[in-house]
Amino acid sequence: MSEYNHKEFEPKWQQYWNENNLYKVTVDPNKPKYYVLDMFPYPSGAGLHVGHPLGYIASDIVSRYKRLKGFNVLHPMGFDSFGLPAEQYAIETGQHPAVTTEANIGTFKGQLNKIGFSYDWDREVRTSDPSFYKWTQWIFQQLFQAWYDVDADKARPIAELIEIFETKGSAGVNAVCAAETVAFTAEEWKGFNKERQEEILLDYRLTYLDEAVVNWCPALGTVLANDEVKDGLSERGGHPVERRKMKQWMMRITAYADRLIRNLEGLDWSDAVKEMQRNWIGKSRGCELDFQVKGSDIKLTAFTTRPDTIFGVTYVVLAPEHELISELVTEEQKAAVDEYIEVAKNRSERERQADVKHVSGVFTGAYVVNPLTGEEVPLWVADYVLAGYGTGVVMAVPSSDDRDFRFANHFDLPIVRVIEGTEEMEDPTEVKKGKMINSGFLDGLTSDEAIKVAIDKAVELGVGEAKVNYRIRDAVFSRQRYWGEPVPVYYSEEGIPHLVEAEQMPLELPAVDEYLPTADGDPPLGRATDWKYDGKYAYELTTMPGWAGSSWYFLRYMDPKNEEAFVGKEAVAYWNQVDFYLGGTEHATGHLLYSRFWNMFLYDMGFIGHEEPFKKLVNQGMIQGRSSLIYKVKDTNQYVSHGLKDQYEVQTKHIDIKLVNANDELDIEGLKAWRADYADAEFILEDGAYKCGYVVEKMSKSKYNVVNPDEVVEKYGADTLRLYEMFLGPLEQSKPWNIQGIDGVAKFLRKLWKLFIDDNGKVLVNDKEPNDKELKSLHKTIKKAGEDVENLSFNTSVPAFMVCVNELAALKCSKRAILEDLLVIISPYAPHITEELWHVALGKEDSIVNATYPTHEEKYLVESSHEYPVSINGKMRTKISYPLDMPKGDIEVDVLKDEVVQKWTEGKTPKKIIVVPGRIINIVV
RNA sequence: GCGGAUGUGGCGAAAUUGGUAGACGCACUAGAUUUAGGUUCUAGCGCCGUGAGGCGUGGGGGUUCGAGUCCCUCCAUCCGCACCA
Repeated sequence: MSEYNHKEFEPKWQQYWNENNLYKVTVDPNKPKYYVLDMFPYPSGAGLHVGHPLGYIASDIVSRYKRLKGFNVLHPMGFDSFGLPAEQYAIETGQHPAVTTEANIGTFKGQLNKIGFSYDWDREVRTSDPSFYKWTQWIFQQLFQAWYDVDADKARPIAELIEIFETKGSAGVNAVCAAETVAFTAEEWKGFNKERQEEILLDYRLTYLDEAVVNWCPALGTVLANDEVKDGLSERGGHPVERRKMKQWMMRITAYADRLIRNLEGLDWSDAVKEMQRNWIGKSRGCELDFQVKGSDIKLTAFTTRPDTIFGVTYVVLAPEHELISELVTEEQKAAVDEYIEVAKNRSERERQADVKHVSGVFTGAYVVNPLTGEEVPLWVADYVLAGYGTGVVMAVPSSDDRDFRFANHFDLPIVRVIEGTEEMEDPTEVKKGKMINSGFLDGLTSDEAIKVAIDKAVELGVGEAKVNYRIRDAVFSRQRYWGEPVPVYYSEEGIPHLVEAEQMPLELPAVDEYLPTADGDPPLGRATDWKYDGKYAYELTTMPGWAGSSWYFLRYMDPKNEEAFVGKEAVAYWNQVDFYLGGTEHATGHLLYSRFWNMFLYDMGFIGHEEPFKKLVNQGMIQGRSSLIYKVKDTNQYVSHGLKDQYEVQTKHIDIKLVNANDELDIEGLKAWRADYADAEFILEDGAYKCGYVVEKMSKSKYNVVNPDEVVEKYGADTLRLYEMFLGPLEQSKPWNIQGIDGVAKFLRKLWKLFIDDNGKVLVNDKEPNDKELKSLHKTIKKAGEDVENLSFNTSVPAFMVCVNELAALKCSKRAILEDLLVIISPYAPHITEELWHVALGKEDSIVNATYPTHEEKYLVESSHEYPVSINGKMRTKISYPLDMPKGDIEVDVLKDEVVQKWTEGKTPKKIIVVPGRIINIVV
């Protein structure tokens, strides 16, 4: 062959790498390890689009580079293969989701392999495979068998809790547990029957059953986690979500809330993601205060971050869901309150969120006593107070809180100003902190001092205590779905949950006739007849959420075939943390939080040796699609060209981007053939053609803007695709897919090829000694390429390669000593062409994958003389060349003799001459 | 409202510690070669100006001999969270 032709060798080398197991890795204590991980994909039916490989290419470059640098690199791939779309498809067609999933994975792997990734496919994991989910179920059981010891700040086995109960009773522990736990002595504990003991333990376990208010999505027939709900709609499908109380398995992530925040500090993640996690966990410090209801023995506990403003409290508000309302409300107000609660209940979450500005509420008729001032204030109910945050009770301070201020104005409640300087202000909430006034024993203190004093006072009076509050709530772990991991639990006759015994694991998904709920509303697993533990006990019928498997898959890659443990001790000790994790930012508060939680738990229990799973995290940007649009004239069958559309009333329609050429001109015949609705369409042209409009948006099937990487590989080759996706711009930035620049990259590969082999197929490589120019060109590129991988600036390495190849071509350099190193540094980006040239032109036997990355040598980069730019009063005017060792003083004298310098200084003696060695001379006149 | 990020030619974008802004690629223009066409090669390509020169990194101000880079301030766009007490 004479010309660069990717089709002739790309499949050949892919097969060669595969057959020779070149990417297989094993634990090797003699080598430093490096773990490069991509967020594994959900294998959707649509296959890959060009956006998927962006991150995969970047991580592949990193792993190939690290390998060449002598690291033992773990770079696996797998599939997050439980999920809703396969199940929806199963409901429609009756086909088992496993079949669909298997087919989709086949498509994905086929596409991935065409791009030349260096995955060790022997380590592939699939979350829906029983050999994998056996261990997901095992981790669930470990969580069930554990509780959180606040004093030790870690999880401990439940057996140790029982031991404490038996010796010291409930007073012996400081644990994270359900709010409504009861106190008991050791004797009392021993006196409880088995059911009672189990009931109590359930309040302490890290996974537990609870009657919880959940996000119920009727259209999907399942509950959703908070991060799966956006604006009151389900993230997948966009169906309405409502609040409902249901018995659910829960994960006590709140036990880890503080550690999840604290540990962020030490992680090499972007500030944006860290901040998102902090906000999601939502830690706030403050205190709880008890407000005694007048004429009743009920106490209402309010949470506040601003106890300093206690003298500004002019009313107290309850959330409409608060369970004590009916006991508090007076006869006269009962009707009004009931009506208000009824309306609030019927408003969907979505309506409530959409309508934040609207003020509403109702007086209960009751009064409560301010615990620090003794003052009586009215008690209201309003839906701006959330039942799920804090205690569902708010002490309102209209003079320092915006919502309280609005509310007080609306209902004509008093406003007491407690911060100096706000007395005359129309809106006193504009000043949040300052010196306290009108505040009794707090007068004269600053807000921060007053917070401490007020809390101390509350503690002293026994009416409150300091308290840290979190926004995050325990995660709902049950899904009323088929295609997920069965929860490995059965129920005894008394209804007590028990773990399925180890010998019975994995608890595999049973066959069902249909993937829909049963007639009595049980989840699909309820359709499995004869599916009973030990032939008689009912299994748990819900399955685990999508995030279960993905919360630990990165550990399984280390030891994917282990049948004795979820991961072997030796493997996890060696591979340890993921060194480099790459994926989309959409998982910032879901997957990345749950994974950290499980990893931390497994660390607490001594199963693994590292607390945090992902040392460095990078979020690649999205590759957006460029959709093509046509314009239908309203109520006609005519379509008007983009430039003329403003003269008509038009509807915009998406059409397949394949029907449009590079100049946005429409293939009219193609469109007519594409869809029946367009068969008789008429077109209003401009300049003899129909011009389409375009819009940049997310790539999706429904917008007909998906670009399949297979097409690009077919036309340009995998190497060109890889280089081009990197060349497109910074990794972390989103950018539209645009094929226009790809020719430049393809041209670069042809030029590279021509350094080795001429048009007649003759190998040009020779053994001549390289000269300084050639060595300089090579070594600056080695330096740049190495730094770029470390900084993940792949987009600037590609130009550096181009420049180097251009320079070598200009020098007609085909010297082995230069080209060998050049191939190695390009090989992580373009593995196929470099492998081909490595063998064919350089005559190597072994794969380039096993080569050693060259180190650059400074001696080739330093100059013997330096060209100093000369600036006069800060403006560049000329350049002067000097030997490197010329003394500074001599340069200063010499530079003044220069003709150009004399012109600009007009012969005057300069005030100052600044010489920055190796850089610049600046003359100040 | 709170938090995070970004703003540089016609376009994608480069620019160690402040030191010749626009590397590299696309598009465009002119020329050469070859051709049926693509390809390849050479030169030009921020704006104004014939020129010398002047002006230019979202706007305004500051520090400095010198600012895309540092400081203050305003504006625009994108993303995340949002009645969180």
